[in-house]
Amino acid sequence: MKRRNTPTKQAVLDLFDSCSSALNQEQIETQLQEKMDRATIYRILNNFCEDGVMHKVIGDDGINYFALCKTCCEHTKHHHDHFHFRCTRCNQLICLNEEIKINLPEGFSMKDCNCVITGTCPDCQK
Amino acid sequence: MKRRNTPTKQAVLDLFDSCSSALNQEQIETQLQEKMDRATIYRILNNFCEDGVMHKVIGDDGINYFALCKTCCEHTKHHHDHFHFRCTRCNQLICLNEEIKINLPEGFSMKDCNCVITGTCPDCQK
DNA sequence: TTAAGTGCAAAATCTTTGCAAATGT
DNA sequence: ACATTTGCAAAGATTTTGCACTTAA
Repeated sequence: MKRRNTPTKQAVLDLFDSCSSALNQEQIETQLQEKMDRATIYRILNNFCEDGVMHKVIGDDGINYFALCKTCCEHTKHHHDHFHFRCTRCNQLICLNEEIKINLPEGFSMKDCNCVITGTCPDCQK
Repeated sequence: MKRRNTPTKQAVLDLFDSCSSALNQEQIETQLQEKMDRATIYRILNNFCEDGVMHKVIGDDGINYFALCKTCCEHTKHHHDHFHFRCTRCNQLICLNEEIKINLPEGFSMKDCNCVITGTCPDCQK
């Protein structure tokens, strides 16, 4: 399926570009200038994930957060095996640079990971 | 609020005792001998979490898994900062012994964590 | 022109809540 | 007795789907 460029998608991308943290559907919907349908946002986000533009993290709050693959991925190789941090006060979810290192027991093979640390972020610490 | 001992709760505990992996609502409901209401199961599980008998892990599939705090916690101190592994074939979620070690950047403070590795488990590897 | 994208409403999932009836202590 | 537990139904919350209409290429 060939993707097309639309103002809607661009608006979503621009929002993520201007924002350092991952965002969930609600955050996107409220931060966008123009009102946009829920279903459309989900479809755009899911397409971006399929295309490798974004990756999805499920928070400890059970909500899906999406983040651009810019800071953590190279052009050639995606690696999403980093920790995420969710501040329970401001509800921001941030991609940490720290890679996940784990020695799996015999017989287990790792394909993916979803690791979220919760606590308070520097801004909310004060 | 004082807890009471009921056959229902005991059945849930027995199920977890006979099972090495974490379980979600659906798995519990189908594995229990006697049919039991969804809401009741959720209430029991949530109470157990409050009481420190179990801990809850949200899987990368967005579903809540519950695990007894026996293998990973001491009587005096709970520590749930270990990795979990979800097999994408058999859908089992297993508590790994490996503790999570992370160097958080300046200003962040950690309260909790929810880390799930996905892949295939030894049984499904064959 | 025509396949891809959008908006709206409805459905699908998983979880929680309200309330009356049943039960443990 | 009486506060806790249970079962049922209904409500909530988040995400997906169906379908007709619009739009990019």
